[in-house]
Amino acid sequence: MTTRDTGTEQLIKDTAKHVFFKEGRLHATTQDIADAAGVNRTLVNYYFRSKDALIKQVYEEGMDDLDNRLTQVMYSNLPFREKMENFIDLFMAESMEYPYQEAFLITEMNMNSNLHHKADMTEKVEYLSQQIQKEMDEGRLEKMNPIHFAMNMFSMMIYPLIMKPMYKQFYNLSDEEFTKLMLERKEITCKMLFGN
Amino acid sequence: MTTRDTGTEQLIKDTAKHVFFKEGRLHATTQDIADAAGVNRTLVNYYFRSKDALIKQVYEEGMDDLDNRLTQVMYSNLPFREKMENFIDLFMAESMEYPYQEAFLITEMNMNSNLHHKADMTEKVEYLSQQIQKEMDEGRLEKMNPIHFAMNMFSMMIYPLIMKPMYKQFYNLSDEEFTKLMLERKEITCKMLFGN
DNA sequence: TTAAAGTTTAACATTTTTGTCAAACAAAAA
DNA sequence: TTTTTGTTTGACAAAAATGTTAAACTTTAA
Repeated sequence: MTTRDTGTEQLIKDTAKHVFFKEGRLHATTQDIADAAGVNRTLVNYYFRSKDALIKQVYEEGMDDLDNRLTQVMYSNLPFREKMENFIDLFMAESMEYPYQEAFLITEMNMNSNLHHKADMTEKVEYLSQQIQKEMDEGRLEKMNPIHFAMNMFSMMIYPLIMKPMYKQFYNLSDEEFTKLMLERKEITCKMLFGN
Repeated sequence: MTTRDTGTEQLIKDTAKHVFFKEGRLHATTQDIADAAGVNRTLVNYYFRSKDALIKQVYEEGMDDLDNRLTQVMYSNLPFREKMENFIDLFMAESMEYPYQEAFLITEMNMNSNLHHKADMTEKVEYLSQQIQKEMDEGRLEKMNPIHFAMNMFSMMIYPLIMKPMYKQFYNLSDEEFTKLMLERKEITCKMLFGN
């Protein structure tokens, strides 16, 4: 069957990502998604067969996207610090668009540890660790297990975005004020990681 | 009706927290919770009337707990750094027990922004900001918007715990290795915050 | 020991969510 | 234009999740 491509399949998938990754409504129904997309719910089944299948696709593409972002930066030929600055720029831009992407992936792993196949990032992750280790060996970074450097970086970039509703409430912030703070964090994160 | 206190009500609530806060199964059903507690599902309705009511209680107690942890530390009479060291100890211990507590709260806020009453932490949060500001004014901390200091601290403590399934997969870690890393993070977090 | 009152259970009812199918519709090809 | 084929829709069916009730059970106190 040769498809006619009305864009509906993509629209549904994009809307699902919007609902899950951007709005953080992690237990949205297919009806919620169809409504948000402005299409008949049946189309979810027509294009994806089942809700699980849609979720699975969203999950895998979320994982692939994560993988790609890592790859894209890891293998560039820049000095480590610039490389990380680029990475933080790129990653924070995407995370501001889709703050709940990683949270969605984790929730899925926690709910359906069976359904999803494990991503093998060993090689990539090891390469990153080696680069971090080298910086430490050569005295440009505080010595510690390289995994902590990575954890620190991801934590400082993503967590405040996930916690947005709480920070807004506790600190009485408008959306604009919050966004401004997040933009400041690119530099702050970098400074923290490299000790200025 | 004078209650006989078989401990069942508490058991259900505790189990709900276990499932939501510890296992991160954010869309568990009442049946899931009843099974985990080893009780008949009907008891959820007997003691809590509805699933929503149970969720609401879990949410409010989660918020209260967060509030208490903040209070407990904010108003002690220690030098700022020691105060923060205590806080990190306390907070990380609880977060290792219940890594998804804040994620649950946020997801609830995103799903039912109406259902839950807003917590007013303004006073507490302002007091914390003032203390941070003072440290900056007196040159013991890098100058920045105090909210960033708080964000950095919470991020570095909590986010790696939430991402445990991913870190375990990417870095091929056992539970024991992961726990060891998390314990190391108490000191690392502190060092990062205070620039050693 | 028996009556009263709270607790637990199983069967049933309702609601919500998901899935299926045939008919209506729209676009491309014959 | 008509036919073909893929798309969309609404009605219906099935499954999953939640809620209700009456009866069984347990504990306490009369």
